Amino acid sequence: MQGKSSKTAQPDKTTQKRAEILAAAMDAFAENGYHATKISDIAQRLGMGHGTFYRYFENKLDIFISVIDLIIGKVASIVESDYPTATNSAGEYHQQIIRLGERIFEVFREDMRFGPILFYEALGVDPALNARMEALLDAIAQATELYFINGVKKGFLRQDLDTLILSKAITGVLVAGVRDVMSASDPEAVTKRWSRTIAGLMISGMS
Amino acid sequence: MQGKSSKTAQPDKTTQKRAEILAAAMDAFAENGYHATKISDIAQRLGMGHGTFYRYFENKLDIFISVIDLIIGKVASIVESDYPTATNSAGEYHQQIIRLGERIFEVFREDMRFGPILFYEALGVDPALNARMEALLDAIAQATELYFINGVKKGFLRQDLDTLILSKAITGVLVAGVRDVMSASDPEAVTKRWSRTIAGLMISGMS
Amino acid sequence: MQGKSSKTAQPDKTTQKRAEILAAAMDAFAENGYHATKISDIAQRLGMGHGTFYRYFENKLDIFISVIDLIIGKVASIVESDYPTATNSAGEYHQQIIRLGERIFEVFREDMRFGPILFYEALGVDPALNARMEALLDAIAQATELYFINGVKKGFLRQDLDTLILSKAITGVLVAGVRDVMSASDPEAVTKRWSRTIAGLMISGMS
Amino acid sequence: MQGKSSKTAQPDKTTQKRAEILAAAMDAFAENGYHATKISDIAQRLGMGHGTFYRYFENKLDIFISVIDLIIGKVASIVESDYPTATNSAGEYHQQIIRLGERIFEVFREDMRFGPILFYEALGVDPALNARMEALLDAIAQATELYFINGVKKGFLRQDLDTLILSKAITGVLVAGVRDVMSASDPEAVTKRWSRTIAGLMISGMS
DNA sequence: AATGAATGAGCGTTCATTCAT
DNA sequence: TATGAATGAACGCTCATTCAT
Repeated sequence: MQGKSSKTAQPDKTTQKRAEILAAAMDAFAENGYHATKISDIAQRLGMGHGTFYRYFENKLDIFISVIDLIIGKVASIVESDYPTATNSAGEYHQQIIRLGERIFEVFREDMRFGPILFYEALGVDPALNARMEALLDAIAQATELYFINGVKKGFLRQDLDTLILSKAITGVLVAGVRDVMSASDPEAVTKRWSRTIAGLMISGMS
Repeated sequence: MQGKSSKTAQPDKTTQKRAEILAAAMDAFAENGYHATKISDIAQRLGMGHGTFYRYFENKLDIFISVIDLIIGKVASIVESDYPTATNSAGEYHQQIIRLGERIFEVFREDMRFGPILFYEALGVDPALNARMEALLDAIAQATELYFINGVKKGFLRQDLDTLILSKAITGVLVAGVRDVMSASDPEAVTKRWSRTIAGLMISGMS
Repeated sequence: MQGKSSKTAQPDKTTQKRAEILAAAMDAFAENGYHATKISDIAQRLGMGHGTFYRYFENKLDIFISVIDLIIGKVASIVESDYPTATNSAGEYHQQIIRLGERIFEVFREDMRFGPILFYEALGVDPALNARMEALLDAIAQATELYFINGVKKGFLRQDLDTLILSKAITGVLVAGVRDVMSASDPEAVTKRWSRTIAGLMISGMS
Repeated sequence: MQGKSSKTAQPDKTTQKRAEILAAAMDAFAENGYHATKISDIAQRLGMGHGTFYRYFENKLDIFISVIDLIIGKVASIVESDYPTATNSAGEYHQQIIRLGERIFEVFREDMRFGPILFYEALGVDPALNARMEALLDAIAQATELYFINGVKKGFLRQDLDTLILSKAITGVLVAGVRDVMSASDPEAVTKRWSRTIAGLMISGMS
């Protein structure tokens, strides 16, 4: 039904090869970092000539940005897909917030390369990438702030909350949590502890 | 008196020169990052030959580690110097915690190079440095935990607090705060907002 | 009738395709020079795959030589087709010489790619090509010398003429003229001035 | 008397090394051409590391331009140093012109690398170099034209001379002569023949 | 016959490090 | 002790050429 109609090689093939290279690059970057990874390393992982790399990516920075964007995209899609819906009880409200955090944790637990790349390798490589990282954190913070603004309106939260700062603070907590979970020997259990702690902190502080 | 005593050299002179080079290196690393900074750049800032560099530091990584250690040391000294003293009232107790945070903020505001170097350039350069960063965060977290353990004992804080996770979470908040303040146009005002927000969050959560 | 006669293929088709590729290559070489022209550039101008190129030409140097040969051939055919015929008057004789020059000018004016390729790109690519260029200039010179030898015999020209050197000198004038005309804003007018100047120089020198 | 006063290495040393490298580069370019010459080839000729090259020249094109400029400079200095002085007889006048030509011949005979580099390798490498070559030829032509203008004024030459075109034509003759002499087995004798032929052509044409 | 994906030789350039002075 | 000239390992990237389809 599809046939070999297209004149230029099937775009599927190209797309798939790009994906393969991207995957190999992620492995390499996660293991050795941006600067210590050579294009030929990536090629070697796939058993292909290193010249082939340049048929699919502009240059080394290009593929690194692609890797970062892929990771950021995954996280961002979680964040963006989870808008604060109307809730009637404080309990329901808190659950929403907790679920958002847990989903973000999940993304990083699902692919253990994400953490190292995003938290160790992405920074200091290129100003544009630094900006992209900031943008991601801002996006998470903004999404979180929506919940807080909503909560203040509904009366679930204190009226004098500095929602902007608070959202950034919570984002910082999330980042710390993800990093901690990544390096834990029993990630699942640690994730639970973080969830509970975050919930407790947000709901009633430490008192 | 001066004569040929040069064999042992004046350790002061050596120490001072090291400090000068370190300072120049900090400027360079803060401005351009680790990989984009050349040894000759550092030497040039001091008007000295770049061969001289190697009389005071082993190699490039050596001085970068020294820079990082210097920064980490400043932060750590703040943290370590501020043991939780006996307090009798919850108010006094909270003030202690807030003051710790403010002092850390101060370190980064006093020297604007610390932030960029620590948060953007220090990572992804060398595994040993990554570990050192983790260690710093751990140290801050551990110090903070002391407060929490103390608070739990004294009865100021909830008995079911997961002090370990909580301390890491608060450390994450601190990091987020420092980063935010560093990039703010009015750092002083923003610092205030962070202080209040952190205090509020810790004392009574968001409710 | 068509059937499986493909083994011998239509030589016409092959010849025509070769010509097309050659034309595209000339454009490319004239615009960007030999080293800056990629095989894929040539293919792209024809909308064909660059692998196809190798079905019609051995390699990059092969087609460049073909281009040069084509140009040289055009010039040489002019030169060779114009043998010094018997002339009875000095006037007729001079006209012959002038006409030869004008025809050569014409070849380069007709196809503006010839000049840049022959005078800027052909040299320094390959020893064999350098030799071919020399051969062309020699051929022109030799043809010209025939006129001079003829003129000496007939008594139109000085008996002590060094016809070999003179023919090379006149060839040099021609080359200079072609280059000058190529870059002139009003080629036609400039051509006229060259014709007159060459004629004057040859007939009576500068006195 | 000079001492080792200068802080940075003697500029003499640097200048000399630059000259050495330039000389080696000239050899290499003359033998193999621009594109076939590798930086490491040049370094190897001097028994030095190829990294050293970059302490003295920006890059490959830089040194090639330097080589070309050196050659052009030699030729240009000949041309510029030889202004048409006041002459009273036509004989004296013609001698001046002939001497100019002979001096140019001499430059290329003195250093046999000049010809191949200037006439074969300099073109088609870089637009800027093409322009420089044109400029050189223009300079020679302009200098020559001064003689002609002077000759016309003094009445030695025809009043209707197209001095501009004529100067370019004579420059073309010179170039052809230099090329011919370069490849001759007995350059000295051939040079003589060219001198006489050029003189004859200019004085009385071929008649 | 036509294609274009794959290849890898090849080269320019950088810069941390050494060491003779 | 200070210097900076010299070094060469290292790597990103290009593109002519091949060949399976």
